[in-house]
Amino acid sequence: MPELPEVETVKRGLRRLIIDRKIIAAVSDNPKSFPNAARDVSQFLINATVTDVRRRAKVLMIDLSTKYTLVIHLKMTGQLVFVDHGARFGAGHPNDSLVNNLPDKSTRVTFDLGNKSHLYFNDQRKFGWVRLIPTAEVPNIDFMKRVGPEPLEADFTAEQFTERFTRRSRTTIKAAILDQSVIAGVGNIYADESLWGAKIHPSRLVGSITDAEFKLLYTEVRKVMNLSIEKGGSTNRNYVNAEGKKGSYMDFARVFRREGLPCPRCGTEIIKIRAAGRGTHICPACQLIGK
DNA sequence: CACTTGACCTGTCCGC
DNA sequence: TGCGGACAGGTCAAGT
Repeated sequence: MPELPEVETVKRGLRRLIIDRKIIAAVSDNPKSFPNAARDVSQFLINATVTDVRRRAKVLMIDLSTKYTLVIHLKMTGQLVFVDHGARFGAGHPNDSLVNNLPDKSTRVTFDLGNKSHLYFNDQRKFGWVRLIPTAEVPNIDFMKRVGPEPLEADFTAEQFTERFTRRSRTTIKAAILDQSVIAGVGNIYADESLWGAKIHPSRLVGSITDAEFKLLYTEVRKVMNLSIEKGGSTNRNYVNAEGKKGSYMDFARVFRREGLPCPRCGTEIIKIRAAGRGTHICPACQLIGK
């Protein structure tokens, strides 16, 4: 599921919904989804208050008054949905079926926030996880030590963007842009969308990309992900925000999952290929391999 | 080190 | 309808 815009959308929702709330209880049916010592949970999670919600790359952090943090990765199908059962949505409301039926069989962790409200960590494929660790140790986990810069930060320049790719010069641009140690937060949807925007074929070697093309790609990555945040992210399959609502970026997508439809720029039929081991969508006329 | 491939899971869709 | 295989928004640990 979630790439940077989706995780950012969940973060913004949780900030509104759970800051200052107290965690009364936490239960999980799957140790891989919530691999924490029972002792840590009872000492540092139960009765803790949420002080902040942050994001780094595709990782969410829920900071607690105990100086511990819930670090969460949604991977492909994770959801974090807050439900106030004291104000259930009536039949016909857009959130009726999504939210009123939680928990369901994909619910891996349930946090009880009191007053009949719960935060559900749902994850159909069980790739995601929630870990409780001291806040001060969050920057020391392997993922945080390796992850590259945030592409949407105001002070992140095209020159810095271009420079980050030199470490992956012998691989393809699609593999490199998906590599979280190069740039944080870009996944399969926004890789395809931004490469189309910059007219770069995903299978081209990084070493063949010119500075002008990198500059264009930098602009497209930021443009596409900022637009997606504005639209509440992409719901390709499972993704919903903290209120259980879908994002609408897919209505604005130009190539992703649009094989057989005309390229919005030149009208050529969009095709689906395999690049970096991932399904990849391109305009074969705009994005030339031999360039 | 840089790079590629398979593994981790469940569910859905598509062709026979 | 049923069944097998491919595939799905992401990382990792292995292998070369």
